[in-house]
Amino acid sequence: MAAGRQRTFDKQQALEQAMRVFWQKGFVGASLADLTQSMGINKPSMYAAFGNKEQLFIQATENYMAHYASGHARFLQADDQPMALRLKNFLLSAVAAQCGEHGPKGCYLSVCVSEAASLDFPDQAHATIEQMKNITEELLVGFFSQAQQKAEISQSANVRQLAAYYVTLLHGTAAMARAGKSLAALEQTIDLALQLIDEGD
Amino acid sequence: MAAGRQRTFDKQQALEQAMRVFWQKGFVGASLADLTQSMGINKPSMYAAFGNKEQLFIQATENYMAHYASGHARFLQADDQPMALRLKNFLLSAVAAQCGEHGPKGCYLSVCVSEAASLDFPDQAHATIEQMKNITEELLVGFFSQAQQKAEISQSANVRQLAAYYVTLLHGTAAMARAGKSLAALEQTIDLALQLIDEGD
DNA sequence: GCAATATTATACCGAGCGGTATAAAATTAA
DNA sequence: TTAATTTTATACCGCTCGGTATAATATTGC
Repeated sequence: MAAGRQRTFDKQQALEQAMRVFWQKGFVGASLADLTQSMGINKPSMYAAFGNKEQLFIQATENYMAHYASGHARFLQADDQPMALRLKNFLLSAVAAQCGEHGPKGCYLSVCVSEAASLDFPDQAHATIEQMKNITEELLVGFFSQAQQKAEISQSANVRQLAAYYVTLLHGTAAMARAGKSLAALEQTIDLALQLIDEGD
Repeated sequence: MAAGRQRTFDKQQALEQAMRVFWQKGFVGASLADLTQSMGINKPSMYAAFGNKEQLFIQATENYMAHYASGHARFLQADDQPMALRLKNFLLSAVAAQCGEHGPKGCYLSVCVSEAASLDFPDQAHATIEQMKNITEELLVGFFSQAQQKAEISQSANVRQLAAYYVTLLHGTAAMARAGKSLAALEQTIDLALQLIDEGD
């Protein structure tokens, strides 16, 4: 076993708290005092465990993707259900999360993408956001392509266009959730948007 | 005429530049150095003309609403055109602006609403954002109500729900525009979203 | 010209920022 | 027990933040 005093905090638990602070306040808005206080540690411990603020942000972002964002995808893969229902459950799961089910209101990635566009954003952090911001659209492209192969949607449908449409909608609901809209209201918006699949070509 | 040295800069022009900085960087991200440099003045001149950073932000926000956001509404009021076309032109005008036609990419209000949710946002600035964030939805409620009276849409349609849907969509396109999506791609998303009106009940 | 007034530019203030030096405390290997 | 090692806590660093005191510069009414 490694010599030396052993750390008295759980690294994963501290990362989770840092993620929540970034989620609420963004990268620039989250000060080291905010972060370390929520993490329950002091600054040297943070620097020893995570490197610096930017590296902490990158790891918090990866933690968000791995433990929060990716959880909704399983609804798309429920092969026993009709395609429209799978899509609906995916969207509703995402919107419920945006309304604060398991974290701050809004979407972590939406907040960061908006902030990362404002230049003077650190390079590696910017690259991390750049890498992750397209994942959901690609996920939906795959979903609609598969549905098209199974003839669940029209052969003439533009799958990328459909994917872009629902990703855009989710960024919209994230903004509305952050602004305080209720989950019930956003679910109605989702229902409306699903008419494109139920009734469209 | 008031005695004393007269100011050597145009107040409206300086406000316009401040608005662009807040648009790009948000309230916390925009430093006084950023602001005064873009405005072409120094700090005491800014404080004499606008009060402080928060008051400058409030006036910049009002300037945005008066000279940028409100410009799209005229497309809704073109009474000689069919309702679907008026809505389409409104949405396309807004999306073109989001793609950087006359300012930074994204929507000034979307950025601020996201930031204002993060607490420790100054009180008066928060109240200003709170007051403005519902204006577009109310505008669209009026638009759809009028269309319903003229029997341009179904009597059973939920007007507020429709308005909320298109506002949500616009917040979504704003996020996508800020993330770098092209105007052409976003126009396709708008076309898709307009099927709700062309084909729906 | 002469006060009075308003704007300009410079230089500065306390506070908070991200980050770190230092030394005490705790743990392991020997 | 001792030496080596790692984490802890405190105190501090240089820098930038929002905001301002001060004094020079214009401009007005008289």
